Amino acid sequence: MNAKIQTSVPLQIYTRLKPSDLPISTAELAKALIGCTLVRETPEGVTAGRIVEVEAYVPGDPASHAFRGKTPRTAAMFLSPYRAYVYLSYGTSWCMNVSSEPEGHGAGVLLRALEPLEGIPLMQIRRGTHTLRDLCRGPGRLCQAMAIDRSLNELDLLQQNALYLAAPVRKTGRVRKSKRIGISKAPDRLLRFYEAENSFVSGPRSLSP
DNA sequence: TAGGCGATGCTCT
DNA sequence: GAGCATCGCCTAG
Repeated sequence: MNAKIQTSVPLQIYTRLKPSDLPISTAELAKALIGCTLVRETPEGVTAGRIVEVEAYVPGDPASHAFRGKTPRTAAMFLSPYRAYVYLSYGTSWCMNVSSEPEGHGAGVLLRALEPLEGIPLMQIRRGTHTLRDLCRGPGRLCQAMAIDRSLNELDLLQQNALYLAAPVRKTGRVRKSKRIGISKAPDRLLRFYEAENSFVSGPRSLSP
């Protein structure tokens, strides 16, 4: 294997998103995030990927962790917009949301899949696989590949260097919506958004309405 | 490639 | 103690 040398600075210049680039509305933010770049900088190197699949968990949504009110775990969902909400799912996998409503409202956008852009050898080491398609396909895999864990909970995704959102690196394809994956409450709401015909999208494609 | 299934351990009631 | 916004492995087509 001819692994590339990792650097601690991005190989590509990413244009950070500003608050004025993004809507403050959960479903609108979910759509807007498709095609944007998520960048992670660690001492081991930089990893980055295009966001290709998300799910919106809107205020008053029974499927949302915030539905029952603020708890120590879900506090990040109640912060100002564009903060990271990182939680452990099924005791095995970290999952990451972006807070999406004004402070105190409790909502978020779950990142479900990325298309790897940079730091692929590092992602392969973290994931223990060389299969490109499986590096960031699924919310738990995405967090493992990007080294996202609870230490990044409540991080401001527009202000910090460790993890931040950046502008798309290329034109975003058609965005489609469908039912959300793996939930038992409000399963019929069309709040999953993904880039059509992108092979890095997770879940069954038959969920499309 | 798609679908089924069991392991997993944290969170909340 | 029950539920769960998942994953990896296995099998079938």
